[in-house]
Amino acid sequence: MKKRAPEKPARRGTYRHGDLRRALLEAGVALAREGGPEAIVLREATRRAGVVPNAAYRHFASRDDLLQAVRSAALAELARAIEAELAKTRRAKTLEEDARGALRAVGRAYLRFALGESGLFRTAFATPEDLGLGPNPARSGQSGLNPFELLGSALDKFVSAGLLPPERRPGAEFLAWSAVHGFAMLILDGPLRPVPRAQLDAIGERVIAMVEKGL
Amino acid sequence: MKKRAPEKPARRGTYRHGDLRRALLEAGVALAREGGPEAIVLREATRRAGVVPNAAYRHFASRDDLLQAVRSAALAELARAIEAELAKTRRAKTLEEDARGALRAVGRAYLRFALGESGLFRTAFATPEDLGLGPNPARSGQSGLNPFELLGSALDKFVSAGLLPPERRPGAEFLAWSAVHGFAMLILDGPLRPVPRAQLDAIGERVIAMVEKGL
DNA sequence: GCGTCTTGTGGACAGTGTATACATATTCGC
DNA sequence: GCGAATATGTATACACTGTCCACAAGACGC
Repeated sequence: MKKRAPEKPARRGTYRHGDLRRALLEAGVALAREGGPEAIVLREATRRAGVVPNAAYRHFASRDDLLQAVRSAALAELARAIEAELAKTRRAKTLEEDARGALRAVGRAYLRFALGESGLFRTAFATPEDLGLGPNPARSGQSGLNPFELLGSALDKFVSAGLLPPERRPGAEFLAWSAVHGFAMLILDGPLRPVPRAQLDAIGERVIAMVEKGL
Repeated sequence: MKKRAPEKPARRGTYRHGDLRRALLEAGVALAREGGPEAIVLREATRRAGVVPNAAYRHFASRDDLLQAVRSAALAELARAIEAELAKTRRAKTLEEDARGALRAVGRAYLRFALGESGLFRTAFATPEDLGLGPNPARSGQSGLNPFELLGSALDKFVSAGLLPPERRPGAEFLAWSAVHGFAMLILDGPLRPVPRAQLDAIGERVIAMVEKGL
């Protein structure tokens, strides 16, 4: 027994965790879901993973690094929610109907996610500390699997249906995205808070309609 | 009741500060201007005011309380920026010209403030801890001195000019506000970051145009 | 088998928000 | 006027955070 280290610390089974990185990431996502970006605190994540605080630094360079990983996961979940909504609205007779249906589906899913998973949503758009470093998680990712591109293909249908002049297509994502995103943010950040939920949904529909008409 | 003469600021012997609340508030605003809401740390504010950390608790119930005060100040500054821009665009021949000019002035001032004073802007819309408590700083304030009402009066002109059906006037602030606010947020939070500034301005104009057309 | 690399541990430090107890300047009741 | 009450700032302390460093325990290549 060369062990001079007193094993008084309750050894929690396996020294090696197996996949600590994933465990920390999942803990971070759970925290974000419950309380937004500021709720994701490194020590709590390690606590939930049953590991000592510093162990996190073997997998993430800093708290902000973990934050960014959670951010990407949150964006992916948003994209999945949008895709699911799109999948439910496939049948359409005319090109125009198809295009309008797709855009409205994206908008509705976006707003529903923002309100229903506000913690994750706010995390997905948390201001990063390291500005402009690495690929932008909101716009990268495999094709069709991020909110930006999903919105883009809906707008492509608008062009195909003759509802949007091709010369106005570039940058159109930003217009549509701005309107819906801003609406969500105004709700979450307070300015629209005293407005009751039912009325909120109605205004949301009008926001989407504004986009359709004003693009 | 003798007014304290502020001839010697930060003098060691001056036990009474004079107007510590204002000093803390100003320090908080300065911090927010430099680094956004998360940069406003209570201890640093007291340090700048030349006072011990706990002194802040005689004037603010918590860090979040100070945060909310700074938030109100930031919103007031935004309102002032909008008013200044409006004052520069008073001459218009037709009602329509006047209405469009006002709306565009509000939008432009809003976006310029968001980009130029990003720290204050982000602070103005920081998610509050205490949800739905007290009057909403973004919508209260003396008449005409908050962004919400300034935008509202611009929209009233739209109705007067016959550009917006009266039945669609209620809630129209939310549509316009959402679009411009969302655009600002997408820039500040990263998703639009790789886009160069000049192109950003162009898209901003298109966002405002979308609002005009789609309301 | 052994040496090396990876991953988790233990302990420490500075910095934060905040509570409690204390001290002093200002104000107020008489 | 003057003493007490109150308002305001100080001193000390605590729990909590992110992060650094040295070290140990398992895994792995040879």
